[in-house]
Amino acid sequence: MSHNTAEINRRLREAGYRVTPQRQLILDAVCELGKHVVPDAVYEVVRRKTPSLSRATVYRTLHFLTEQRILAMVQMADGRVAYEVAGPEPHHHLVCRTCDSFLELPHSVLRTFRQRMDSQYDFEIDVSHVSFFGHCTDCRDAAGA
Amino acid sequence: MSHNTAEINRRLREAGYRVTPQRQLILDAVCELGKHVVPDAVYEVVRRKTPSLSRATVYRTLHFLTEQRILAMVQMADGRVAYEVAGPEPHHHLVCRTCDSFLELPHSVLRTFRQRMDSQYDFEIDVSHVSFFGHCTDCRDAAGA
DNA sequence: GTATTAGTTGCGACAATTTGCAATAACCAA
DNA sequence: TTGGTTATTGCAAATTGTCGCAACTAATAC
Repeated sequence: MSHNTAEINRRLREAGYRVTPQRQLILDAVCELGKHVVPDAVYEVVRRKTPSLSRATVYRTLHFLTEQRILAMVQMADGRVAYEVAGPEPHHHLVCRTCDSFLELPHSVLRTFRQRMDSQYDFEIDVSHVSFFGHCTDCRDAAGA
Repeated sequence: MSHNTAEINRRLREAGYRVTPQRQLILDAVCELGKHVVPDAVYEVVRRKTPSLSRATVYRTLHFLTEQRILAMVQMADGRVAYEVAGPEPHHHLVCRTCDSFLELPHSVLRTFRQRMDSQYDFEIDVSHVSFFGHCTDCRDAAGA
């Protein structure tokens, strides 16, 4: 997933935040690393270019970019979190606990469920991202054999 | 939530695992502490009886008992995990990101969703426990005001 | 270009959780 | 009851993530 740098920078500045080299490096790194990028992997990449960039900044920036909806947070099977560039429409994941593979779900599959929670429980589920854990075809077959 | 010690011990031994005093203490502690028990709280309780019992054992045992479906893992809003004794029927949670409150959902609300994932994606979602994050009535009202 | 100022960063300390490994002890068989 | 096997524990060190604070610097105005 790529990103439109100019557009993002404008958005940040408009909201009163700053565009710093660290933020750009970190966003580029997530982009380059693809989907389900863990903080440490980002740190390793940005460190090569800017060894002084600290781990704390990586964590803070990933949180920050997630709040700004530029990144999306993804829960992995082991409970850790990863990040990916947020597309225009949120999507969700079926995460296999055995092989750690991801299946993408379109947002539409959650729509009715979400509406039901809203009307029945008056609770508004975050649309940004949801992970479901379980077992994929291959691992079910393997276990059943 | 209480638990049937004899039955659990039999199950563990049958599966080739051992019933140790540490495991029993930790399970008792989770029971006694109720719902959404964090590792540190368990540690504090078991420590009183057995000061030599280490933190590592608490973490390992909580994982272990979860794998054995004796406990269920519950995700909290801040990303940390808690545990509770697994009932005969799983239940799920709506977790408010603002006030950290929990709403319990009966398993039935996930049933159709689960079946759909199974038939459409050939993916079997874990029934044990699912947390959805979002915002409860009160916090929505507060934010909207 | 220069100064202002408030958002950001880096550092170091800390808290939370995991892991390797040697010692221990639960279970089973005899 | 005793002995052997091996799952489990405790310790200490390594990982992973968070926090407070002083120094820095991006953005803006002059």
